[in-house]
Parts: sequence; structure tokens; C-alpha cells
Amino acid sequence: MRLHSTLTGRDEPLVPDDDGVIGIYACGPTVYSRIHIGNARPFVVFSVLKRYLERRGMRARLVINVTDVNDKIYDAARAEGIPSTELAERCTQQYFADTDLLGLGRPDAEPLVTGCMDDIIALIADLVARDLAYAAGGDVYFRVRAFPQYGQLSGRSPDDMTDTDPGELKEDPLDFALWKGLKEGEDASWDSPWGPGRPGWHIECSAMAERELGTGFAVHGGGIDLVFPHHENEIAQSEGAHGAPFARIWMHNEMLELSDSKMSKSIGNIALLADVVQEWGADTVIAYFMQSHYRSRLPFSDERMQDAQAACRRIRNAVRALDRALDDPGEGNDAELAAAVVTARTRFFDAMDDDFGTPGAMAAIFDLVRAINQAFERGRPSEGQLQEVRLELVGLLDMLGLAGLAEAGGDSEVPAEVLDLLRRREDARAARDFAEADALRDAIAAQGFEVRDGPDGAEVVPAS
RNA sequence: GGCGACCUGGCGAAGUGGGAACGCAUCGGUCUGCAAAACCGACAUGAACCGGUUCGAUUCCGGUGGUCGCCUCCA
Repeated sequence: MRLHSTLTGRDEPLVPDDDGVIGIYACGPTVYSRIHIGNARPFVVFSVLKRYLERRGMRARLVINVTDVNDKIYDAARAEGIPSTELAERCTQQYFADTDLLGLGRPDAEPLVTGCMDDIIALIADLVARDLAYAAGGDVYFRVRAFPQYGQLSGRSPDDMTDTDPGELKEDPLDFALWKGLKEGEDASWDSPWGPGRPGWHIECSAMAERELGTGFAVHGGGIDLVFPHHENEIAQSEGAHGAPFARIWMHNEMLELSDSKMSKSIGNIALLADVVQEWGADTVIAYFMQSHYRSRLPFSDERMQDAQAACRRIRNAVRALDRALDDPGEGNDAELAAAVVTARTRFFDAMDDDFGTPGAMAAIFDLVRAINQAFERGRPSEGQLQEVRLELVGLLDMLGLAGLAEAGGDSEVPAEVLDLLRRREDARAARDFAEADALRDAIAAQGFEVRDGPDGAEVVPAS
């Protein structure tokens, strides 16, 4: 598999770490409010990446941190009139709950800044010892000019950086804070060799990444808006402290757009993840993400969600068709369908291995879906082939975190009450009492099911 | 001002130096008491515009126009 790296601007081969595991670190949220659908993109992308690697027989370790110490948390807590630690804890729990709704499982580790204070302080001390950082007042700053490679990730030169914060205590406006001394109005702090305070914004990710994955690892990722300064600074901190490469591939997802602008808390054009999942369902949300490339900007709107929902429905219907056919399978094997399965697999893996090309992978799935439907136009395949095709389709869906599309809607899940209504409607139709039949159809709809009349009689499926 | 990205059918969205995937929508058809649903089929001789390289460019290079992102918090 190859992945595009922001550092080189090219696709780079994905190779495991020395221990054979593919270490992946993705920057998680700063917890001062509920996460929005844009925040969910990296969570989905990196969760599915890990899932794909594992389904392909590789070992992967995914780390997504939670930044629970930050200026914004102080501000938000003050506005709410509660202790900042209380707000951070509440928002952390909400973040876990909200992302759980996606049904993609949890990362292997989700470190909190507050749980890694010793690692952070040790790393800062290391940088100070190497003269890459200096204490000033109660603060500690990174000496940017002492790290010649600064700017390599974001492709800019320190000389071009003009709008920097002068900062009274800094030697150079370019320098950034590793440790911020306790200030008035801040209600949480930790002891350090430089006095009470808290970590700067970037140091925690350096510390947590190397704590969980070692000083060098395969993939470091996050939103593309983190390239500068966050990830640039992480490289400076980690490579400065260890003199060794930090992450080998820098993988950045593009932004979601709402009303033609980047979805952003500061602009206010956001849709909360929990609301979106509640309204459209986890599968629709995941399919929405998977149908676009992670490095493309992605518009968010109800129309986009409707599209994704319709696409999911198409896949669900194909699985249902397979299940229905399995109740009454045919004899022979359909050669065209068998060939389509092979083609779909090849196209799927080719797309995924080429910079995580989930849109191509989805296209391969849809091609398989069409091939399944076409096969049913021709006849009814054998039980063995039906099972093989189903296994294959569900297997591909599962690699994208979409196996849920194969689970819901089995006939066994239809309540007896609804089946009874359906039977009565069939009787009414047979008696040509269409008023009664239509009334029963409405009654079934009221139970959340949809009647589908077909050549082989009527069936009910959960309304979607 | 500096750095960078993007501009593909009605809406989204891929890949690609030589047939422009896929989804939605639309249209036609099958099915049907009706409706819906479902399924099948059709659907860009052309890829913002202008040049250049090439036997050949949507794909490479240059320019113009437009959109957006980063440079401050941001997934």
C-alpha cells in the first residue's frame, strides 16, 4: 500500500515499524464542546485505514489522542462558570459517546494530555538540555532558529513567517511555547521544573505519540489544517529531542465544507456528529465519507446525505436479494457473476492500496452490486455461489466499516405484528378490497416498515 | 502580502498520456389493482479559458480567470 505524504508531496510505501506493527497516530479533538461532522472525518478515515490494514493481514496500532488541556477549554469553562477540568472531562466522555455512534470501534489507545504530564515535562526538559528550548519567566519556548529543518512539512521558510506573535518573553517571534506558566484566571495547573503551568499546544502530541508508538513510526495524521503550525512544531520537538525521524508518512485529510466554507467552530457553520448520525444513521455517514477521497474537500449538506443514504439502500437491497435467493436457490453457477466477483476484488484492493482510494473501492462494490442484480435477471444461482458472493460482498463492505449494510433488515427482524398486517393485506388484495389493502399498507408504514409488492408477492423491509 | 490546493456531465465524485469509473438525480423499460419500492437500460466526441510539449492531453508545462485553504484557534 502507498500513501500520499505531505512531507514529500508524493505517495510513499507504507512499511511497518521495527516491531512489525504499523503505528498510526492521528490528532484527536480538543475537548471544549461536542464534535462536529468535520471532526469525525479523521476519526473515520484513520479507523477505516486501520481496519483495512488488519483485514489485509497486517498488524496496526491506532492512537488518537484527546487534548484536554488548552486555552479554549479554560475560556469555555469560564463562560459556563464551571471548573475547566470538569468541562474537559464531560466533553471527553461526550466525544467517546459521539464517536461510538459510528460503530467503528475504538482506537487502540486514546491518551489524555492530563494523563501524560510526566512524559511531556521530560520531553521539554530534554529539549532545554539540548539548547533547543529555553525557560523564560514561568514559560518555556522552543528555539525555532536552532532547528534548521523547520518548515520542511509545510513548505515554508521561517523567513516568510511574518504574522507571528512577538510574545514578551520570547527570544524570537518565531518561537513557540512548550510550557505556559500559570496565569491569573486559570484554574488548573501542574508542577514542573519551571514552576506551575501547563503544556503548550503542540508538545503533548509529540509526547503522547512517542509514548504510545516510540520515537519513529509509520503514519502521523490529522486534518490538513494542522500541518502548520501544529505538525510542523511536533516534528521540530520530536526530531529535535531525538535526532531521529519522527513519522515516516504524514497523512492529512481535507476539510468538510458547509455553505462553501470550511466547517469550523469559529465560523459557526457546523453540524454536530451526534445529530447527523441520529438523523441519517452510521452507515450513511460512513458511506458519505468513503465515497470521497480523504484528500478532497467534501461538501456537507442534506442533499449529500440523501445521496449517501440512497447509495446505502442500493447495497442493502442487493444483500436482501441474495438472502431471498438463498431461501430458494437454483442449480448452476453464473459465470458472469463469478467473473464479476474476481474483478470487484481486484479493483477494490487496487484502489485501496493506491493512497487509500475509497471512492474506487466503493465503485468496485457498486459494480459487484450491479453484477448481482444482472445475474438475478438471468436466473437463480446455486446456493454455493450465492453464499460465496454474499461472503465476498460483505467482506469488502466490512473493510470499509460498512458491514452494517448487510445486517439490518433480515426478515427475522420483522415483528410478528407487522407480518400479520402484511398477511391481512395480501388477503385483502386477493379479495380485491383495495381500500382495506391500502389502509393496511398505511398501518404497516406506521410501524416503520415499507411494503414492496413484487412478482413473487409482497414483502416488508424497514423503512429507510 | 507570503505559501499551497483546486476548477471533470444537472448535483456529487474517481482514475488516467490514447475507450471519461461510481453514486444521486433525470429519462425509457420491467413489475404492479393503484401507488411506492425494486431492478434493468440510456445519459459528458468532452473535462474553466488560452497557449506549449507530444503521433496523440482531461491527464505534463506555462499563462489568464475563478474558487478555496494555511500563514492566529481549528479535524
